[in-house]
Amino acid sequence: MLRLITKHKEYGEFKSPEFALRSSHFYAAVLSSPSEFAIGLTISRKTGKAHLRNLLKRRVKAWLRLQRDVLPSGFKLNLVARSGAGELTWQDLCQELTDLTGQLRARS
RNA sequence: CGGGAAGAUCAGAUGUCCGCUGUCUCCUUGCGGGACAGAGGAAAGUCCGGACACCACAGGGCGGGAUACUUCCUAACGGGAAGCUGCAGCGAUGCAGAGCCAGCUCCACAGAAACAAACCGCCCGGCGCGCUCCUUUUUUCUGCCGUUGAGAGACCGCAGUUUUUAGUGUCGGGCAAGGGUGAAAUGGUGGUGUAAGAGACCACCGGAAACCUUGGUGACAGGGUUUGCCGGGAAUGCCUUAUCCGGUGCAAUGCCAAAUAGGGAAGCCAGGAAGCGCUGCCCGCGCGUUAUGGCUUCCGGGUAGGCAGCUUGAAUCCGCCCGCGAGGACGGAUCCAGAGGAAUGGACAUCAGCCGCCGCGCCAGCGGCGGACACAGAAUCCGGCUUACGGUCUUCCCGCCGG
RNA sequence: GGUCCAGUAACUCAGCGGUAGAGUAUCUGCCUUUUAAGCAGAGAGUCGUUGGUUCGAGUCCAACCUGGAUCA
Repeated sequence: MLRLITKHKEYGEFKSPEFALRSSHFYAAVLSSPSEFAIGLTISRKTGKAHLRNLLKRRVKAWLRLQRDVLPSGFKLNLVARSGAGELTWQDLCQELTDLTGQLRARS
């Protein structure tokens, strides 16, 4: 099942990840976690101004909602936005996130 | 039509599907259904001012900070309105604003001097050197002509002769007109005057100050009289004068409060030594004080976490009255985000607007295609300022063309 | 969210309103068999940006930009 990480302490676990995934605009630190798919978002000020950061967060959440039935289970990950991620269009964002989950599914 | 100036206003709309936050409500109480509401003009920068909260505080002074034409508005302001003066602009308009007649300080380079000054210069005097020629004037003498007179002589003219002055250097003094320096050098023009000069004096012009007067609440403006009063700049240099200001900020502050580890109290148990009793002594037992340790209970501080503060307010809209205006008074209506790793997104369609490109048309315009549709995301709340930015409308100014 | 600093040469910093400086680094000579050290010299600045005050701003004033620190 899908779960968003909203507690400060839980983000501390990502300081020593099991493995990491990279794409051109994102970085994901991954831990294994049985029978759930937990995701946290980290979007720093370098990504863009406040309205761009909010837009990116909402779009990632919307994408997760659309894909909730086909997400792989057994992972806990922190998705970090890199510079330039705020300027992505909706179509490019979907493509990149789908590629990332493809990498994740190959690991499991 | 083109180029400007000032102000006001909007920040796409509608529908369908999936999804988020809050409040209310319904029942089959479960991560249920329904209704309603859900970012901005700047939410930004955090540059000012308040509300509110806690801390400090007799009163006053010094120190520190802020502000600075006038009158007003306001809870308050460094904000705003209406004016005044100066500057810029052909103009609509815009920008600036206490005081260098309290004192101190600074003004590079250049220049004599940024002060009460003198380099060149103009003038006077002393001393030294020099003194060619011409002209003019005055004086002395001589000659000639003329006039007058009896004469001596006097007068006029011409010629000659002699002396002095006019040059330069230096010293002392006077002057501030001219030259030159600079961003800036002591009001301007003409005259009188003087050795040369100078508002030293005079006329006119330009300012300034004092007094009187008219208008204005006032800044100030107009008029008149008098005074030669007329020497820069910098207070966004120190400063002076006037007014205002205690500090910290919702991560303020208050309440509830887990686990773990500390603190305090009580009880029980263990436990070493002093004392008392049984008993005069020893052992033993009991009572009992007190280090220490353990357990239980209670209290207090307090962390994670939760709740309050948290959105009804100098509020918004409408009407009417007062005021040139900023704004104020009254009446009515409305409740309009309250999140807390932080809520507004995604997909599709239609219409409107804007922008870009292409095609047609003499122009106005018409058609098609495309567009993360400008800047940008509330975090205690208000009043401003500043900065970013897409349109629309109104009023005004200038230029050109046509009637 | 609040508060407070800083910005000058490639780097670290000075700078009394009057011609922008020091050390390190770089480059070029000299020295040395060569390098290092040493000696001599050179180049390199929109003083974060834009306005204002001033005759004249790195400096004074205002607005903005970019970094950083701090408060649980």
